Amino acid sequence: MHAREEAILATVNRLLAEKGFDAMTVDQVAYDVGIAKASLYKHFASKEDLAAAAMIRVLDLALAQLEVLKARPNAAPIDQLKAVARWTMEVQLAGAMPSLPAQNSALRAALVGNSIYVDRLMQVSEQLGAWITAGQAAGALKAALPPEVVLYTLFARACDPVLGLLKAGGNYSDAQIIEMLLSTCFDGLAAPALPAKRPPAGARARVTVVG
Amino acid sequence: MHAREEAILATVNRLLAEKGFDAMTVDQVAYDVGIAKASLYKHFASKEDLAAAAMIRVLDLALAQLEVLKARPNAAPIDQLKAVARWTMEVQLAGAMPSLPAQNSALRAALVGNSIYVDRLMQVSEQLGAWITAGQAAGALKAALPPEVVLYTLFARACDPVLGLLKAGGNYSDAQIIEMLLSTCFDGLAAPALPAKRPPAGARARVTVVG
DNA sequence: GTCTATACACAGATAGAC
DNA sequence: GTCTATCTGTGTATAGAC
Repeated sequence: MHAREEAILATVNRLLAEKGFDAMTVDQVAYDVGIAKASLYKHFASKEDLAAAAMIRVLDLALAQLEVLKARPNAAPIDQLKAVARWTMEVQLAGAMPSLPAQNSALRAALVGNSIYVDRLMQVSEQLGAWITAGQAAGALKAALPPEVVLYTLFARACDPVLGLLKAGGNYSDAQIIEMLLSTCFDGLAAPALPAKRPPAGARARVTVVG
Repeated sequence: MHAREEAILATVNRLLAEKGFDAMTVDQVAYDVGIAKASLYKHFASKEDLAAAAMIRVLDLALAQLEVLKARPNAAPIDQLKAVARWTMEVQLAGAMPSLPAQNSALRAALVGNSIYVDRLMQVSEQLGAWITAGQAAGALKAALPPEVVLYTLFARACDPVLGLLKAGGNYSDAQIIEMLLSTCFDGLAAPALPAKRPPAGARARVTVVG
């Protein structure tokens, strides 16, 4: 049954985001979904398969989002990348973004051996890579950074623990958190170099990001 | 025996960095150290205690590094922060930086209940916080970012998975990786706004970061 | 396909001799 | 303090009835 599997994957997604692969138990997945553990294994052959299917589902959602963005006629490449980063942060704040598999996790081996997962990941990477090189050619992204560095950075920001820390602190709205992290990701922590010795009076107000 | 405990913590540190808390087993710690598991439990009461001691050790190393940096007479606050970030990246590339505990890990509860850990973390945070606010006052760091956002970002970059991804790719030296990630952290992915319509010819060459 | 019940393996922790 | 051997809980996975 397809709807059942969708419900399972949504639960897996949430638990992966909350606790990570190793700390997530199949028992809890079954309990949260409301079915018996044995029934889970009729749908997915192993815990690794379960997690891989959830990761693939996220990548499919991302690919759908990329199609939406590609339909924007006059968007600059850097704005497409910012829109993607914004979307991944929204997903993470919604508690639906599984963390990247740790360097040496049992999950990693299963994922690299999963051709569907690898294929989806390549599709996402290729679209982002196209925007990255276009953005560099347009002078909007630092041309000195290898595109793969930009790509990895965007993937990593999708799972940035800073979002969770700020949300747990409770001092900012989701929208404020996203604006601040987009700012640090694309513009950095440092203040921009002053173009003249005496900046205009409005220069400082313009960099205010939170409402 | 103090030297023995130091050897244990170094091993725990490495395994925490490689696999994370959940995937690290006490059996492997004992095997790597070369002692029996029961002997480990004579030194540390639990797996959580073991990990907490390793995290405290890293914080102590960081505090020592902060003392070194504070001895520099004419360093600007932002340069102190960059030096700290550089040090944490070097530690991570050396395989000795444990990952931040996942949002809902069993480790997190143990850490927040460990007064020594909390105390050390506060000490580090206070020194970094002083440099952050000073850097903002000096106009070197974006004043629009709340200091805690800068602080969390620096902590997160100490465990940034981008370092591991780039190192695994094998295309860059450790020094190149660090320079690039320092650049993305402090200056962002975007190219700086052009101060004039026609930048000088040397402007592009100046942003080349890797050798 | 869903369930209850169970097999199997392994990890955290301890007992007790030396 | 270190060891071997063991207890105990828990987590993945499966058997077999319905």
